[in-house]
Amino acid sequence: MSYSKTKIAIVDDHALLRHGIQSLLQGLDDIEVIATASSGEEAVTLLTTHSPDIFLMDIMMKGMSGIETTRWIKEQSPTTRVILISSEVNKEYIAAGIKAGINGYLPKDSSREALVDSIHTVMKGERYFSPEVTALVFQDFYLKEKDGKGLPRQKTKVLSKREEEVLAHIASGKSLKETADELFISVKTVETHKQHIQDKLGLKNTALLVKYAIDNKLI
Amino acid sequence: MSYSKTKIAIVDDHALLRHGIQSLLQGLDDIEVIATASSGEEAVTLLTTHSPDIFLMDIMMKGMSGIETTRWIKEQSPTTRVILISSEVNKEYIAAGIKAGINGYLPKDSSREALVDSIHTVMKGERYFSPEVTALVFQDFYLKEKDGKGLPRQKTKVLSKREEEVLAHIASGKSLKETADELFISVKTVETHKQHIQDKLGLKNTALLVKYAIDNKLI
DNA sequence: GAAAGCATCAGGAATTCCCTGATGTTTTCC
DNA sequence: GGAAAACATCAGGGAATTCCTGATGCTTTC
Repeated sequence: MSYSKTKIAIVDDHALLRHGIQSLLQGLDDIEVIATASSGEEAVTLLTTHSPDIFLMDIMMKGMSGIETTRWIKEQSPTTRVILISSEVNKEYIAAGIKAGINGYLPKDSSREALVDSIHTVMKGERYFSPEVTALVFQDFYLKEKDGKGLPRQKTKVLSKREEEVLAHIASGKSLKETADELFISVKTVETHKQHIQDKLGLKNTALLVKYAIDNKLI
Repeated sequence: MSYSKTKIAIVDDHALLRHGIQSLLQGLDDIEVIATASSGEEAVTLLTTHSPDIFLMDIMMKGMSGIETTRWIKEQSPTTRVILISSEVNKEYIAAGIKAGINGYLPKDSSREALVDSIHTVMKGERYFSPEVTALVFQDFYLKEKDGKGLPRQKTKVLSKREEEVLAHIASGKSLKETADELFISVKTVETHKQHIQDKLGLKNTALLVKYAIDNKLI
């Protein structure tokens, strides 16, 4: 029987991880890495030039994030599968990912077996989530149902485009004034954005904000 | 001629990267990955149980950092080689690494060739630094020599004990008030310390101060 | 034993922080 | 398709911090 291998594209801004995953997938008879990209922007191009079956993509990337890129991909080609790779199992990322239409979510500390499993699973049209992710989602589901609509719903924790810009400026050491000038808005608006960011992420002050930005590779 | 392969241990808290590097090193006739560890603590154990020739170790790890672990390893066994892997080419990391006695420094976006090259180089007893790292270090050297003794000497960049305490507090997100209370001094004194720190290190504001603290693993 | 650094504190003006509140637009959801 | 939520923009005002200068006593260093 003649069939073609599953075509994989790997997207990550770290070459070593990119090549590492590629190596892990070598020698398998039904999987083939046909392309790699170092950014979301490149990935979008890859979609038309190589039409992979599955994108294995880091969620945290400079420039377009994995989530944004997924939205792009799904808009252009809803049947293309996307598996996001993340270094942390984070409720908000998972939620944003599901909303963007991902087919799988894989922690970075997964085994080769889990990686291959995830590819096989999403190729069958199913979704793949690691046990940790599943546990987290189910626990969250349980908690939400338990206290129902009585308690105030948790606010969104996904930053808007503008908020991310402001965050990047401030965390890079720009003052509010400098940030305002560079973004052509008033200082007051920058203040508000900064406040919203801190509220959304639960960060008490600038120091913690910078720490967050660094931890999440936003600068 | 009978000779043994170079024994490599890989240390990284991300399994995917760990296995990725391992895959990249497979099939080489003079290199063998004999062990992997997911933390600095494990690496120290590995040293006695497996006595590898070279540690390939991520600089950024939860718990013991790559630098700290290197110090440990070099104390126990000075002939064991250590190559640090970092996602960014950072002056302070490199300096701290050299001080700790690393044999090589490899950016995460290196090619497979560079990886293998680094292993061969350090096994010859030489140090391996990527072109970017070399460029950075030489530029720094040049700048230091250029302005000699004619210009006002750069102020000391060594923080006092107290200043480091204050820095750690502030960079961890403590307010001036909180810091003052915990150190049993007035807010004004904390302000002064903070100012001195910024002056010494040439940091314009809190954001840059936090970045410095994180870059230098002071928190 | 003078000079430099260290640790402590103060005054005061500029800036930032943090809260509330507002308006118009866009997105999302049922 | 219309209500609700999120987004982007701005303002007022009190509190906190930043960023200068300057001061005092104590320790370290050459």
